Formats: sequence, C-alpha cells, structure tokens
Amino acid sequence: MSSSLDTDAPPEDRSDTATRILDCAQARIQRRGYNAVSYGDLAEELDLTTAAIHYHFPSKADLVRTLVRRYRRTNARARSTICEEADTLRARLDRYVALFADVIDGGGLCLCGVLAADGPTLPTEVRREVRQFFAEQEDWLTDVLEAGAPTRTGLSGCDTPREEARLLLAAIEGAMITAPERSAGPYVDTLQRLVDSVVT
Amino acid sequence: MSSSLDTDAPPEDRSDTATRILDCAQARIQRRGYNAVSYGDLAEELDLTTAAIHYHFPSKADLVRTLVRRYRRTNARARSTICEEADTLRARLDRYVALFADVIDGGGLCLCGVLAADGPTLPTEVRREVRQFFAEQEDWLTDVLEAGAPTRTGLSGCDTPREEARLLLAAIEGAMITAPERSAGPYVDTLQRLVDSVVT
DNA sequence: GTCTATAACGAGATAGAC
DNA sequence: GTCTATCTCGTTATAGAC
Repeated sequence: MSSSLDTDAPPEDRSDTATRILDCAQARIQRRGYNAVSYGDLAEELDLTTAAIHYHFPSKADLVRTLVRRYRRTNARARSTICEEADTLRARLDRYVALFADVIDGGGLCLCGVLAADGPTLPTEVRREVRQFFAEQEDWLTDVLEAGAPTRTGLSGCDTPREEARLLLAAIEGAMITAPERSAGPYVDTLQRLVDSVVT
Repeated sequence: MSSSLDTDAPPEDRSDTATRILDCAQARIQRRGYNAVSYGDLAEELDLTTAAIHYHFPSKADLVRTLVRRYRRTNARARSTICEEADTLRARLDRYVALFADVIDGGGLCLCGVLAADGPTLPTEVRREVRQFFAEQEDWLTDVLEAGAPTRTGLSGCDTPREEARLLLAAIEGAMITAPERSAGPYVDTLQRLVDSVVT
C-alpha cells in the first residue's frame, strides 16, 4: 500500500521558473540544510531577485513544502518503476539502494534525511511531509520484502518484514551521514552487505 | 586503536560559565542543527549577554569546535567504561546502543549526526572533528567485534569485522533520523534486531 | 512575471565602561 | 567576567512600478 493519501496533488503544472527555483532549492538544501539556504542564495544563482521568487512561492514554508511533495512524488514513481522492471527481491533492493546512491553522487544527502535533522526548526507542514516520506519508504520496503518471500532469508534477529524494512531504511539513511566522503562507491558497498544478509 | 590522536586536549579546565554555555549549545544544536542556534538564543536561556559568550568563545567556530571535542572525549570515556564493565560482545553492543538511546531521550539527535547534515556550512575545523568522531566509532566497533569473535556469528554479507562495524554505525545513526518520534523505545527496538543478527 | 526599493528583524562580532 | 552600545551584514517579506 504505497499510499497516495492526502490531497494528492493536482495536474501538477508548474511554470518553468518555478521548476528552476525548486531544482535549485533542492540541490542547496541537500548540501547545506534548511536553515543555510536563503532566498538571496537562490536569487543569485538563478539570476533573479528575491521578489521574483516570492511571487512563485510566497513564503519559505510554501517553497519547501512544495519541494518535499515533489520529492515524495518523484520517489514514488521511481519505486513503482522498480517494481515494474525488476521482479526479484535482490534486483529490487539493489535498484532501491541505487536511488539513494544517485543522491549522494549529486553531492548532497537525502532531502528528507537532511530536513529530519533540522527538526523543530521546520514549518510543521514540512515536518509532517518528511515523516510521511519515511513512512512510505518503510511501507514499500515491507511490501517488497513480503513479495520476495521465496528468496528472503530473513535476518536472524527480525521476526517480521516490517522490522527488516525499518532496519534497511535506517542503514540507507545513516550510511549517507557516516560516509567519510560524499561519493556513491563506498556507500553502495556498505549497503550491499546488508542486502546480501537479507536475500539469498 | 581508539586513537587519541592530534593535540589531545590539555588539563581541560573550564570555568563554570563556559561549561554552562557548552551544555546549552549542545542541547540546542542536537535539536535544531548548527545554523538554527545563535548567540542570542544561548544568551537568553543562560541569562547572559551575547558579549559575555563571545568572551568565553570568541567565535561560533571556536564554540562548536570545543563542543565537538568535548563530545568526542565524553564518548571515548563512555566506550572505555563499556569495555571495562562488560566483557561479552552482546553486552558491549547493547550498552553502546544505549549510549545513543540516551541522546534520543534527551530530545535530540547525535551531535555529530546533526552536524554532518549541515555539511559545507560548518567551519572546516569542525568538519574534520566530526569525521574523526565517526572514524573513532568505526574503529572501536571493529575492535569490539574482533575481540568478540567467539560469540560473533557474522552477517552473511560481511567478510570482515570492519564491514560489519560500518553497517552497525550507519544503522545507529540512521535510526535516529528515520524514527517517527524522538523517543528511545522504538529506536532501541530496531537496533536490537541488528545486534541479534550479529551475535549469538 | 520581474523589477527597485525598503521595511523589520536577527545574526555574528567588537569597543570600552564597570 | 559581564555589561551597554553599536556596527555590519544577511534574512524573510511587502509595496508598487514596469
């Protein structure tokens, strides 16, 4: 049940400028965190004024809320594609890990991982959105592990797929933070060990 | 080799006020991140002026560098104590996890986990200090896993203790971020699964 | 849709009195 | 060791012209 809850976004049309703003904001937040990104930064990089950005996103809360929604949506599509194109448990987990490896190679961390660290600083709407992102990952991983039962060995300590899913997610997010360099190689390496322990 | 490298701190005497400042700064950074904590915040909570804080720590870089050094030192002592008081692999890992569970119960995240997410925003000295913290955890976990060889099952995917150590550390840091609430219960629960998979 | 201009505030930091 | 006072800059956000 990779839930498509809430007011699940409308047609989702966005002007070219709005998209450029979101792209820029996402890259910067993934590298620097919520509080180290300002309208001024974005304006300079995009060759706009702060006022122009305020036209598209009246407040910073608006901007980041929209950003996380887009992030969730993109991620949901990517997960769907994985399930369509790969049918073994191992292939699915490998491709899922690769999703986050791409993020690292972009020079930053998972958008929601970074935002989670900014905790109570965030507008409450954004905090909710971030928590939902993690819940979705956990749900999806649980489903995938269940569906892959035949080739699933199961960690000796885990009784249910959900417990295993929680562990996988924690490792996937944590490895970004503890990795000495922000490059995909060592990251994938570390997580491969865990995947290997979970599937035959 | 739980390294005591670099200019390993002097007698480490600190005035009472300086200690109060560090305590306050640590709590706030663990909850809100580096860039959401200001001299003004600290001054208000401690009933001081910003100028008084600047007397003890001339710059924010000074303050946080000192803070992370103290954090590393406290953590090193705690790890030593664990090795003195517990002699089985399981007991040591359990108590190590408890160390971080205490942090969560304090309402925040691991100081270095939070700072890692603030990435290039940090003064370079602080970034070095944070990377060293993670290196120390990895080294210590590797040693502990090696020493516990008799009761160590080994994850099926991991060839060496170091690979297992990296995975443990990633999960320990990541579970703080992905946990829906900042309370120790569910956190310890998740990690217990992994510990159970690593030791008989 | 983008601009100039500016308001209103908070940040890190310093000088100098006590 | 702590204060008052101040500087300079960056921040989010708005008003109004083009």
